[in-house]
Amino acid sequence: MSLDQEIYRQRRQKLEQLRELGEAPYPHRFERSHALAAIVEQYGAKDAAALEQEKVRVKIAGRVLTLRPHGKAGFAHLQQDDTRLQVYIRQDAVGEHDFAIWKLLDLGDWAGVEGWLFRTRTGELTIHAEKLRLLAKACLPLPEKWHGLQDVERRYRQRYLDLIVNPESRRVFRLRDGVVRSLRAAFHERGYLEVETPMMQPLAGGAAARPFTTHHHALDLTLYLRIAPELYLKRLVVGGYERVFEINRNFRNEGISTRHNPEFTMLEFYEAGSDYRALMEWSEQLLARVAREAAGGEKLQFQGRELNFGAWRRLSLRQAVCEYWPAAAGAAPRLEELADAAAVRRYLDAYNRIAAPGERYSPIDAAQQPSPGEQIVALFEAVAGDELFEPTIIYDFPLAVSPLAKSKDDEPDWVERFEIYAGGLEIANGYSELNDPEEQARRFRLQAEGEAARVDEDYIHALAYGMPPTAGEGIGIDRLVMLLAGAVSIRDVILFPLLRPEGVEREDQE
RNA sequence: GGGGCGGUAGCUCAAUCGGUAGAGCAUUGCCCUUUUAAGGCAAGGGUUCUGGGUUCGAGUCCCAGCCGCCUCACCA
Repeated sequence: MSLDQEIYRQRRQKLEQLRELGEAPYPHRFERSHALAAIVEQYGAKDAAALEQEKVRVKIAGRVLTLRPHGKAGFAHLQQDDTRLQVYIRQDAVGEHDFAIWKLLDLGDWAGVEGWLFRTRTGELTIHAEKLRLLAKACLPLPEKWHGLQDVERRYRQRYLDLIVNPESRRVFRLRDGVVRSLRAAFHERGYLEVETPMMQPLAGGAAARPFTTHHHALDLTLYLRIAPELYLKRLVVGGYERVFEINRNFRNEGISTRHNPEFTMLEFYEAGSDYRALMEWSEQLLARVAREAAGGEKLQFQGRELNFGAWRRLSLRQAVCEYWPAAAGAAPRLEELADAAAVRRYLDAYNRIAAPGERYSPIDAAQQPSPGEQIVALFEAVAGDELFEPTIIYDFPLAVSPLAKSKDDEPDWVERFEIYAGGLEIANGYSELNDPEEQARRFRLQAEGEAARVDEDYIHALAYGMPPTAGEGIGIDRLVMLLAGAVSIRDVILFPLLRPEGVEREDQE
């Protein structure tokens, strides 16, 4: 018998002993007078004399995280949410019956305690117990109290254990709640309507990513999990909701990495009457606000460096290519050269001469990036993307990679689009929305050329009813939380990241 | 999918050149009425991820597989 099984057996046995004491092993309810946090907040500052005089009575519940028995007395720490509070129990105060329950307690059990507040000799706020109940037994042992749970795989697979013993994990998900809360407040204050659009779509549009496929039996219909909510949200703008936002999951059937989880949370929003310039302004304010409200300030530590959401840089995509051009690849391009296809190709070749797989600069396959626009974007991502640590807005993108964005008035091959980078992560993407149905149809057809992709005719149809000038943006919530929480992996900010299941036969062996 | 690294007691980690698999916490028993990584005495606990191979002998070396981490590729 393994130790785990042995402990399980022993602890079930203790439940039997509890029954013999006349106690229900899993009582139905236990009313509390205070949350532990409320006790610390209200009485944490009172000294021993004041507590002695008031003799505050409390009834609380928590998970037993430490046990220090001392013969006919003992101490325990109970944890509830993010708060730990000490309990002092002695046989002459609780009586033999409740003291027998105390002796049956194990680390991890849920206990209910009634008593009064005092301070110990060492000054710690403590509940002097008068009644004790077992509320739920931990039949399996918790990870070690001092080191916590270190094994990253188990932290993800058994997140509940991680949350019990690693306060840092609880901090991250509380911060995540704060981020979403702050964002919602900001959008509602700005007159936005929160909506929910389909996650199961007959056509997966709004981004260029491989979708997950599923099937509806009654309709005998192939459906796709959405890769973006964009085309539905803009239908709502056509419908007359001038400001809409959605915070929800997108699903992309692609590789997994420290920055990519197959399902991730995206905030997308659209406002009529705006253009990309207005959204750049608002985005800077919005992210600074979220940093203040959810992370305690605009200045944060990320990867050992200061990240300041109050200090923004802005440069065009073409400027970024010139500015971050690696010296080893020769003279950096001049801005005006990037208007010339042959020049762009020369710089791409110059770049590839210093690039090597696995190195800082990895090669760019020109065949996969046939147009000058795609080549410039590939160069940008290769030379600048990872370098953009300070919060930076990169604006003006090639039309070739932006089928849903409106062209610039003075440069038809470029669009009014921007991306936001921080900590080396791409966290947002926004643009002035293309609202000419014929131009949109032309771009869809261009995009679908040679591919099996179908065109979302209903979206074109919707635009034909007239969408006012509109700007829209998407912000990756997981990555934003990473920055604000100082997390190095996206899996540290997602409660249950996707892992390969253990001990399950794989379905499609290749 | 490619490359690199890792998987040892319930947890956190050791194990020298290939030579009897250990420690702390946890667990069990006894003592202990202000401790806090409580303490004291004693005890139990191992398919070293899985399967092969080399060897007198494998946690250690070799091969294959599983799972994870990092990285590259993929990724508007």
